[in-house]
Amino acid sequence: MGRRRPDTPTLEEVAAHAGVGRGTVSRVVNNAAGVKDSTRQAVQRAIAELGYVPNLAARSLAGRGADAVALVMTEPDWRLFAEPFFSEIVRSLGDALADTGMQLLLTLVRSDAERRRFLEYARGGRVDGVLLMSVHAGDPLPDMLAEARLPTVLLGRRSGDEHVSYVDADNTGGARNAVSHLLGTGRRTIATITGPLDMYVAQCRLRGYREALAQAGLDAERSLIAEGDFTEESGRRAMARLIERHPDIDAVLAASDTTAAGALKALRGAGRRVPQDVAVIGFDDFPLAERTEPRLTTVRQPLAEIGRAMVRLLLEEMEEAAESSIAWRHVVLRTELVLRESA
Amino acid sequence: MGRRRPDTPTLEEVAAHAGVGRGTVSRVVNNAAGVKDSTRQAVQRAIAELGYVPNLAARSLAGRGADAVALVMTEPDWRLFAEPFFSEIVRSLGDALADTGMQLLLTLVRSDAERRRFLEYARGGRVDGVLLMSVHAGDPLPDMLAEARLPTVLLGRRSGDEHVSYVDADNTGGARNAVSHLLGTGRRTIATITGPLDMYVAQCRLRGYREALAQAGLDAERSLIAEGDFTEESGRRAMARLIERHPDIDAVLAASDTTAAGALKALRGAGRRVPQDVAVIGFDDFPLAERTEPRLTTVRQPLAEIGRAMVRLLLEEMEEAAESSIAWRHVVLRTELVLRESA
DNA sequence: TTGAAAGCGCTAACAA
DNA sequence: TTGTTAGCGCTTTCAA
Repeated sequence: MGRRRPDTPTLEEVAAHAGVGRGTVSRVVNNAAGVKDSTRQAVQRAIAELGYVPNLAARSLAGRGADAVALVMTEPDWRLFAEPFFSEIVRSLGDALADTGMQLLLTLVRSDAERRRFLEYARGGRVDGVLLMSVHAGDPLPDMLAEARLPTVLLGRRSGDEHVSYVDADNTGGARNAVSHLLGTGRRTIATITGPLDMYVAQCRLRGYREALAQAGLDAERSLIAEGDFTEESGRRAMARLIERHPDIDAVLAASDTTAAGALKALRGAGRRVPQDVAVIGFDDFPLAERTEPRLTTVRQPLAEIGRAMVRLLLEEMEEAAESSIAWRHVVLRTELVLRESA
Repeated sequence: MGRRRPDTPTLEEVAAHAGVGRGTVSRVVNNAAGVKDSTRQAVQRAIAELGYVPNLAARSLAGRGADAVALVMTEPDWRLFAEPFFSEIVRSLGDALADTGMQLLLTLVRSDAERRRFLEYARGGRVDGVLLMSVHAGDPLPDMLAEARLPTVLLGRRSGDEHVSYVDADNTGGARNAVSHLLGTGRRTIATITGPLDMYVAQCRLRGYREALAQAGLDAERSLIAEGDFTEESGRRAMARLIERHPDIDAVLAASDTTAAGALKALRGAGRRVPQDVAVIGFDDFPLAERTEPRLTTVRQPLAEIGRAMVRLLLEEMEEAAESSIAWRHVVLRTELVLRESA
């Protein structure tokens, strides 16, 4: 037998108080049409007087869905949580969800235990859909969610033939454009600091780098490529290594703004002038990146669009889920090279 | 009439499949005692074969609570979300909640609309308790939650006589110790860059600064105090102002590590040597703060303890809520001055 | 040790 | 336009 929360009036009590039936109160609460104005007002008065709040569990159980979506961060490397990219994406998704009336719930999945817990939570019907970010190549969570027939949209892909719905930026194209630009300004010894190479996004950016060089008839020397992990510290270390191996470096493509900031530090520490001496281009373009001096030339990802696209895809899937047909959708958004005056 | 999610077997179907009653399956699912071993195994087999997952809405409705707690960020200034302090607190709370079996749900409350939405969500019974961080002085949310008799714990206080449960660090003491230390090493012209003064935490740190000076018979000159907002950029600007007004500054207490990092930049930009020339002390002490050079001397907050304490308080309140008596609890944790060799 | 049955509070179909 | 009613899937007595 269920135990009631104390002090919480039910629909039934409101109905009694207003002298109407439960159905009518339900209609008023849900703003359904077909209620006489006077009745509606009487019900609303009763609701106010009793301090009625609908029980969401009962509502879900009766078939109305959870009215919430989860945004899952599966990021074992915890430092990345503090990156501006994360907060900007969260903001963007929050904005995109604002007028759907759904709650956005961020959850962290750092271990298998947490993965199981979240899966139970999601499959238990507490959310209507799941947004996933920072997905690494081998992560099984998207498939588990898909198997449970939960509407799911990834930010980025796990690989070139991702099947689960995703929204991604054109990382390859962005990197290619950036390096082409560098070549166009006469730079020749161009290095790159990659992201973690178990992430497709990092592989794409590296591929773009390679393609631009190939297009110019140049080879991407192994020793000009240093792997980082998107953090500033990794950028600094990678840059230090690169300078040592190639004192003649005159340009660098970094896998993120943060990495680029680290690279700048290492360059300055080594007495190199930036950007006259060495041009540095980062990926992403945040207002927050003001901390880098000089301001970076960057490949900008359309973050607001990414958020909107993810939410759009998710809503479409949710609608389909009601009829239990599913179709994956894939969106790749253009990036844009943003040149700073000093570079 | 409620509409079922497709493909989701119910308790009843599991019971039929295993040839037992619903009650027995429920007992097995919830690991309750009093089930014969052979029966338990038969049920578990049925569960596995059918891929049964309990419907959490039904479970909540039947009185078992939501098994989730919300962590709410009410931070209008979005940039702060990217601060290490946030991510570290989230990590700490995640760890503290790990073995309670509850889901941690982060939610953002940036506007009144979002405040209302969240309140409906929480009062609707989707969470068993609420943790609040970054609460500004006038924020009504804690009172609204308290009124709804939802177990609630704040990180920090809104004012000196906060009544809602909270866990806070000894900010006044920490700042006092820091400034006393500076005085002890012979510094005399000591400035401070505060946090946003509509937050009690910032007021406390300023008070500690004042107290230490007073103790030494010195006056806290108005012109030695510059207000910031915990961001790096504000630290840089504040420091620039301070140097202009007081070229003889030889020490600074900053309201956060991030602010201190900004101050360092301004100082270096002005050609001052740090820390020999000017000693800078920040609040908070993150591994992430490696980006500051030289490493800062800091007042360390016991983040892991804060998370544990918040969860402990919340669990206590949740237990009480079941018997509908309430008592607020207040915990203030010690801070620690961490000296770096170079300072 | 187990099964049966009474709710938990709501939505939506159906009658009136 | 409104009231009545049959579930939604689970937990938890109460009997057996």
